[in-house]
Amino acid sequence: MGSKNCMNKACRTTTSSEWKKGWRLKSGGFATLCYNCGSSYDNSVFCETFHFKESGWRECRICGKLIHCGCSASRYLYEYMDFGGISCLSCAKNLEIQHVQPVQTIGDLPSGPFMTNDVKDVHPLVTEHIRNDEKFSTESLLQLTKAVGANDAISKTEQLRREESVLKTVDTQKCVSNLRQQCSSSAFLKPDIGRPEQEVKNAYESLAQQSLNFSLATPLGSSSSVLPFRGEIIERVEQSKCSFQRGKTTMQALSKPVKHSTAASSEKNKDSIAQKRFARPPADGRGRTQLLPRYWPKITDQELQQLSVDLKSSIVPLFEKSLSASDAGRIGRLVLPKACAEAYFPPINQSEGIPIRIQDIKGKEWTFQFRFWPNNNSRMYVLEGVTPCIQNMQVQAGDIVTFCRIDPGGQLVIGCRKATNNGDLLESHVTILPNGNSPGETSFSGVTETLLPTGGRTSDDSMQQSNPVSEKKLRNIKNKRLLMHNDDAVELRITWEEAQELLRPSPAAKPTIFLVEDLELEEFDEPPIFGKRTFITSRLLGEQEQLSQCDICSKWRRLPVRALLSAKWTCSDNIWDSNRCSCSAADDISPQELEALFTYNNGVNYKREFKKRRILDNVSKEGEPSGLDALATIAVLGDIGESSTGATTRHPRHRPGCSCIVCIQPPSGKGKHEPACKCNVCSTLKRRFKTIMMRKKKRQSERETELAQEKDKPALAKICFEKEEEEEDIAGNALKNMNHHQENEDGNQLHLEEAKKETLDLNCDPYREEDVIAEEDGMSLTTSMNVATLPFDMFLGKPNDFPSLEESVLKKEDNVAGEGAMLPAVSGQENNPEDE
DNA sequence: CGTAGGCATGGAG
DNA sequence: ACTCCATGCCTAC
Repeated sequence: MGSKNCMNKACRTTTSSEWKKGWRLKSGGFATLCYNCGSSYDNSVFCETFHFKESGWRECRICGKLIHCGCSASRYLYEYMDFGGISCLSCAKNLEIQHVQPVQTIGDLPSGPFMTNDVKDVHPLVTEHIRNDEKFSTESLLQLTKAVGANDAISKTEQLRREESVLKTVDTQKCVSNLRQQCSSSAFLKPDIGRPEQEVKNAYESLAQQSLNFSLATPLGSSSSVLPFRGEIIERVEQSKCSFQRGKTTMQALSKPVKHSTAASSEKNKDSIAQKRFARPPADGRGRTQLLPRYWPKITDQELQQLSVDLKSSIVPLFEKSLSASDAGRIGRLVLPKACAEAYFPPINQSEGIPIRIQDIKGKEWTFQFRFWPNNNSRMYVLEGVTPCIQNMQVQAGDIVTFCRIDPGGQLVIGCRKATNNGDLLESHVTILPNGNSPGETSFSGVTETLLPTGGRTSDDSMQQSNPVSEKKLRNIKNKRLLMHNDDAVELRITWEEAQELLRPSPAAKPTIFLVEDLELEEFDEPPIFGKRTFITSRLLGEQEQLSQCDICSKWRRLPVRALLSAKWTCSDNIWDSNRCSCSAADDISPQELEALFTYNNGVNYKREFKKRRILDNVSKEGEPSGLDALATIAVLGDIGESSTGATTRHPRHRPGCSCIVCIQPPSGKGKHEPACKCNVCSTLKRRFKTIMMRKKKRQSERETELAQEKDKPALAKICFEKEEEEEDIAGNALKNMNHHQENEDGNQLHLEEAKKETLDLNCDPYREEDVIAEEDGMSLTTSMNVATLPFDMFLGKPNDFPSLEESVLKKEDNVAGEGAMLPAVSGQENNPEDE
């Protein structure tokens, strides 16, 4: 229904959007205009419901309101009347239209000469005139109308001649141009036989004066002029070429007078109309025949004027495009509508395309690669390398970029405007509110000027609900980041493992334990509840304890491992430690320890974890249910499972809990560590360097002694010397790395990997046995019930007497070193006989 | 392994 | 049934 091929073989448009509502022919039929090529057809060849909502109903051209006279024989037989309503041609009942919202509908048809049923192709003259934008002379129109066999050709011509005559009387070249332009846009004036010439003259004088006024006041204003013709109205919403090509005003729209509209309101509307965002049919003939209306630039006259001033040139809007997620994404490829690319960009034959220079509205020139990809026997045109420009303009998915051209010269210009809740999401209908304020005024600029409501760019739910086009657009913008910014559209994505972390058995539930492939599983009769997310640390002797964070003060408390915490847990719930049951009590765990905890447990992702936890904390502080909210928050922040339960991908040996030099790196961030930095990595490297140097000095002195004593063993000494040199290099490299281990995860890894290659396997824990033991002891994070287990005995003794994490680290390093590592630790080594 | 380039696919009109 | 185009996927680097 409704979707037909244009009968013009050169056009053959199939998209229904090109076919606009019909209008009544004098013969009683209805016509349709192809907005692609301008061909007009008798509508009877199409399904009537395409033109009217349903049988017998008529859609007001001004406000879109559906009206029905109630006459059973009134199918399609309405006529627009001077009084502003319509008249049923069957029952003669007049229906006054109370315009709800005057809508200037892009698709409404101009009246004019029509094809008849048996005219299958548009007359070449029509196409010729339209495409070449020739100005119609009376003669050519006469020729045209005769050629196409339209009714009343002669009278039309006479009418036009008369009107041209009037225009000459008014003596405004502009109006002549406008009228001709109007004609060239396939908007043929309807005959108005019997209309007093003076009336016509007055009308056009009025119109011309209006145009002049607009030229002075708002030179780019497009007027919604009123010509009180009897019979069908002339309605034209296409904006003429000269309007945006030369910045002159035109008779943009000739709309049916609304009876209740007053001169005052008309005046009031003048300025606002200049700012209305109308879809402009492409200025260029090539584009006119090809572009879908959704690509028609909707730059306002005001914006256009500003642009022309800014660039000191005449600007021709070409087309616009709403940025998709991929357009605005990192790839930097902006897909150009095929028709636009072929209409306004240089023709390219090679897929690689050509570099193309496009100015932004500030005059800054950008170079993109204009190219295409073969696609289904067609082409897909893209602009590559748009990211800097997109970023510079501060636009993102959903916003609109507009391509214009500077005439003369043909320099392309790219502009942008922010998407609004409505205007830009409406395809072709621009609502003009009675007060003259177009909703969702936007700006056309290189850098956005539109102030968007905080927290959501497209958060007008009612708008979205009521506007299927908006919904569609939003659906198309599958930019998760964009959605993330929208408070109403947070996509909840959480893995089962992540959810598991927050699930707790019901306190009263008693598990049934059974074995599946030697795995002990607990089965509960009752469904789980959301519980507090905690961390369980293990000690050397297998003792475990639980770390929980207060929802109020965010301090960490050490709790018995078996403690079952509700989703919202605070210090006051700490029934296990009377000294730490208040928020005023100091944190049980230092930030460094916490950092190390995440570092060890999560590989390197502690910062992310911190962020998550901060947000969780903040949310909790706001009194929201921490369990469910945690789910949502985690979903927003990303997966926890990866950071807490998954094996690291740094190295095959880097299992969760791996404490090698790589895995203990702080993850993201920039910059080097200060020389005085006391972080784990720095202290470890310093310690190792110190140890190596001490050993070297020691051995060197020993060697000197030996050399002095055994001068007859030069070969052996040489070997020893080389070995020491090698060790010195190792130490040197280690020191060099020490102050250069950037916190950037990748860079750091790379750096250390390089160091590893050059010197030693920093990832290698020489004591595989320990690895094995650690694994057996549950060093890796257990995936059930959110148990994050520290890989070693970091907490010994009573809570208040815990050694620092650093000490624990050193202890482990010392132990490792003491048992034969290449780089023994210095700290505490005095007590380590192995190091001596 | 991450990223970019090129093409394929499938939804929408 | 066909085209367009947003985006996914594969491959090379």
